[in-house]
Amino acid sequence: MIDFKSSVGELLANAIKELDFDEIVKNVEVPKNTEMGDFAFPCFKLASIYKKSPNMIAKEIVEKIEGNENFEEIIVAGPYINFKINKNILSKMIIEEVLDKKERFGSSKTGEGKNVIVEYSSVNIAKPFHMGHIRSTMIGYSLYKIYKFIGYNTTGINHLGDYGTQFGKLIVAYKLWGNEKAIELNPIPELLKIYVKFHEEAEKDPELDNQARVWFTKLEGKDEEATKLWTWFKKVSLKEFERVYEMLGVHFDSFAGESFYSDMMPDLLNEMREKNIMSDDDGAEIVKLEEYDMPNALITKSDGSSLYITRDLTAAKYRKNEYDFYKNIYVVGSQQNLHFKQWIKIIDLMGYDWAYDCVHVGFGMVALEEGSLSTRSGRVIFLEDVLNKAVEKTKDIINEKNPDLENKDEIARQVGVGSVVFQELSNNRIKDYTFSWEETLSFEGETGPYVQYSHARACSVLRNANVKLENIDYSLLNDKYSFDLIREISKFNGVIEKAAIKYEPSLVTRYITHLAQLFNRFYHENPILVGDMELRKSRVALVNAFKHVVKNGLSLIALEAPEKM
RNA sequence: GCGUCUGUAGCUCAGUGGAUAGAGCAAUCGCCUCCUAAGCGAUAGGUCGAAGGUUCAACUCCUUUCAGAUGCGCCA
Repeated sequence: MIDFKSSVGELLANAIKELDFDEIVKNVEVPKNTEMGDFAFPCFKLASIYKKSPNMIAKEIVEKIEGNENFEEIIVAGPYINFKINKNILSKMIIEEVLDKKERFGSSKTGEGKNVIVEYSSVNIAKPFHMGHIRSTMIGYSLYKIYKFIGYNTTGINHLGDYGTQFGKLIVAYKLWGNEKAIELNPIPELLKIYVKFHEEAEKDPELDNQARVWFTKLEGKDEEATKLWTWFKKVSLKEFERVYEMLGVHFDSFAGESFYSDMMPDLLNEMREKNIMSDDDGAEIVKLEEYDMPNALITKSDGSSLYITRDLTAAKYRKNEYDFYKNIYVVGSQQNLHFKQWIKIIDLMGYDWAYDCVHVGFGMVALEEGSLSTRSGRVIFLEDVLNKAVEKTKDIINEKNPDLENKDEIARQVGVGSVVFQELSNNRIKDYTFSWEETLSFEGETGPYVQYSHARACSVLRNANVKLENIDYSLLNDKYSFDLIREISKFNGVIEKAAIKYEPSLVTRYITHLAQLFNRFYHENPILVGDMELRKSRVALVNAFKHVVKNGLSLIALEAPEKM
């Protein structure tokens, strides 16, 4: 494997005595326009050293560069020195590597021997799985796959919202108005219905809230009836969620939710007291954080009961002991920025050096055109409805364009669900966005179906190719369209590593979109199944390489790659 | 009030301190006797929210400011 960037650095280091290799490589950049070259070295910084114009310096350096076979051209363009890669060397190296590694192309051993935890989805029991939940679910699952692909030992955790006073409310509501059969039949809507009714009635009769507290206390005390109901609510809810997870193709290694940690919380609180980081405040306990430019954190209420923040502290410590993580990643909305900053600081104050291995990966909000999502105001869109609608529309398109396609239902699922997931992972996660049916159900341009279609097209060509891929003449791929595609393929691993470092699956999404664009241009400009068998072989090899890369990329954002559509 | 994030083409968004700020959608005009037209090409569309500053060079860094989102002790 040749590292062309280092090669540029070496050539320059020999010609420039004033800068060392590392400094030179740091300044080597990739021109925006590939016409200009594959690498560029700007000479502005040398101007003050040499007391000459950057243009002059560039010219003089180029004269001193000896050149090697890795570059077919090294040219001066004003203050820049541009390097053009030897196309034959790169083409041979990359295509052979892809065809050899196939589904492992792009993977690496970066994370070998290191454990990473990703917490994502974390839905609430007995509440609807709505459009807002897709963000954590898919960003998290994609990061899970990305980290795995580059060699980390990765654990995916669904930190279920399965504990707290709301279950006391639910038990009271069920005992008053619940209908077992209706709930078995249609769990989430029925549970939601009695939960909403509870809130309405509790406004008139505050005694209900007291009862709810009593029942939650019973649940904490392992009361038989309370536990039985709670277990049942959890079971029927999970069954519903499983259906959505299956559609999305999302996997978890653990469903340890809030209840899992409840027994460990008292020990943690005692540890905090012993370490003297908590102070009393009107009967409540707080950790003062003013000196770290944060508001104080409330840890226990004045009635002694614990709060949300304790579960995160407890879970983090448990996970460190259990998994000895290198990184502990939380995919949770940006509204909770302060919350994470606070508890991570508290872990630090407790003296644990792994505090900052806990990473909050935030993301923007999903809103509707009518306003922010709100179950109470009826501004909810169920994720399952969105997925089903996308699948239906895909089926219509298939019936129109490719009515003889086998396995239509499964492919409609892969493409329909894929379009929703792809859109979700297209933009930088930090951005808020407004859900729109029109955009979600659009299958043209930068969309999941577009990328999947490109893959299916490549597969179709390969089915008809009828050549053996051996003794390939890579010099036949020197045209602009072929080589643009090859160069892009060579960047795959770098994109994945960067996506992992920045916790940003959208980098992969955008990469495969661009890759598909380059493929479609290549496909349009270059007939592949030509009579000239040497030319045909080389182009088929490239199509084959593209197919593997785009499939691997789709897999990293949890999309399938149907061979026909 | 204090904090964090966002602001780039009509819309949705990319953009490592460096060369002419890029895609998709929408609009207009082309391309299926040819490997899947869920495709490809062309045209048009920009004071990078605003004002200062740092720098040889700023959409990118700093300050101020405007707009929107979000958060700031007994919810999760």
